[in-house]
Amino acid sequence: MATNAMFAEVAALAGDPARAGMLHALMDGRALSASELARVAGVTPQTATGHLGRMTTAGLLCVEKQGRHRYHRLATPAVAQMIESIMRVASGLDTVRANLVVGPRDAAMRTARTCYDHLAGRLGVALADALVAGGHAEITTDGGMVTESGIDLLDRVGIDVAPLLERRGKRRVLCRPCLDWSERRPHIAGALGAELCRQSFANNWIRRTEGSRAVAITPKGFRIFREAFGAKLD
Amino acid sequence: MATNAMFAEVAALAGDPARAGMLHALMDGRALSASELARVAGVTPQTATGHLGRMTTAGLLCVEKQGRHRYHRLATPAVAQMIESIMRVASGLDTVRANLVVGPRDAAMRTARTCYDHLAGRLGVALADALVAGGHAEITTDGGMVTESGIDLLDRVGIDVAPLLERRGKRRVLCRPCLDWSERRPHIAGALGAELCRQSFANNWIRRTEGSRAVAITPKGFRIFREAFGAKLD
DNA sequence: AAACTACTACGGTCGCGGCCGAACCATCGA
DNA sequence: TCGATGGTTCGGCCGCGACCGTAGTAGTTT
Repeated sequence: MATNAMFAEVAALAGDPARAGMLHALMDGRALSASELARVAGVTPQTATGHLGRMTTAGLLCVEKQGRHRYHRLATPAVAQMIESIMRVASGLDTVRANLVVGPRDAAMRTARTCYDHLAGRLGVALADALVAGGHAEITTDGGMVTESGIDLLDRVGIDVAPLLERRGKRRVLCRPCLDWSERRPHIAGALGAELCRQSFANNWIRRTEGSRAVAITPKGFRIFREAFGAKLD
Repeated sequence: MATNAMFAEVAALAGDPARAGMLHALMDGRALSASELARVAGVTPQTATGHLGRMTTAGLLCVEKQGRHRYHRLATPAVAQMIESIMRVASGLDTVRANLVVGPRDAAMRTARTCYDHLAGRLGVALADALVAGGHAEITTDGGMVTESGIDLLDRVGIDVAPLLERRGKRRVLCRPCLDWSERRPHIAGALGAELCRQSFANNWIRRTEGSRAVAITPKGFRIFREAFGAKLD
């Protein structure tokens, strides 16, 4: 069974502290340079290069050259999901629910940040809560879906769900729960989560903060999230 | 960020070939003894003990003493999902789709087996295909759901979906796609998958084969799967 | 052209951890 | 009480791999 060796290989790659740090840093879906990743991992660039090379050949990462920079990012959404699932087990949610203060200590990060291709942090959780509370979506541990009223709501704020539905070939299953790191609560990932994030950037509801996964909510976004979505933002 | 260390710890545990073999063996959801696990991992009992102890304290496994035997099994469904997601990345489905002959070489295993708490192998895939083809269910990479006609169908064969719906508090999202190892195709896991498996055992549609994850399809089950579900079994 | 930066390749050190042999504990059957 | 079996603990061996220093290669700037 050759797959067993491959399995161990992949898991072992994620099992080194330095590489784990890099993978975490890449969870916002952006591509980072080798030296940035070296810094977050706390190793020298030459060590980082070795790690990045191994993860790339294993199919965890992919690179794009741009001038004298080489940007690395997660190769596929499957990799991001794998990291999520490992985080879920590592957080020990199902066993000892320790009330530790964990997650990004940066306040901005706690408020709102990107998680691979969707929104996380208090904003992500608040949006998920609001959609569920308003009957616009339903979320279980296995998956989630958008209701008719949810489709209407998204349509009103300028997010057309139809192309997502088309592309999926099916009808209404659009979202995937993703356990938030700091809040320990599920938020909305999947096709809907990605589109929601994309549109939020496009409509200037949120803005990237330089050099961080954290995002800032603009006044306009604040209003939209609160009034249209009914999200409880403090 | 203490969680980074925990993440690496968990991933590293899964990243050792011997432990990976044990985890795979436990994917059928049953509890196995230490010596059985030592055998599948290809190590001596004392080495296995060390591995099992580490995985248990890390929350990956849990043990139940029974006389002089100590049975080990996956601690939570989250662990099983983590293993699945790692397998998915390791199989490299998204990158190089190598046409290797992989998976359990045992013919019985290929035909039908349990995967943590649901059905896998050709039977699992065939059932998933049949449900989708008949318009009884819809499956995407993010999740799946049962349609009204699917609920009717399940009801006819004696599987009451209502309690699952109740327990979930929501309406129709019941199944989770799980990539099959040998077939490289999604099949039905999640709440529905577990219940389907449970009922198949209860109704004697399938039977465990001694000392293996493989299950045998009974004549009665053969008829039910073919006629009621419309599954294409050879 | 040289100077500078981002990144990579190579060689050597060193410590962690997987592995087994041997001895030790616990449970079951007489 | 005594062996037999399943399981664990201890101690020591050994190899893999993470790490960095040094040196080398592309690309950018002046």
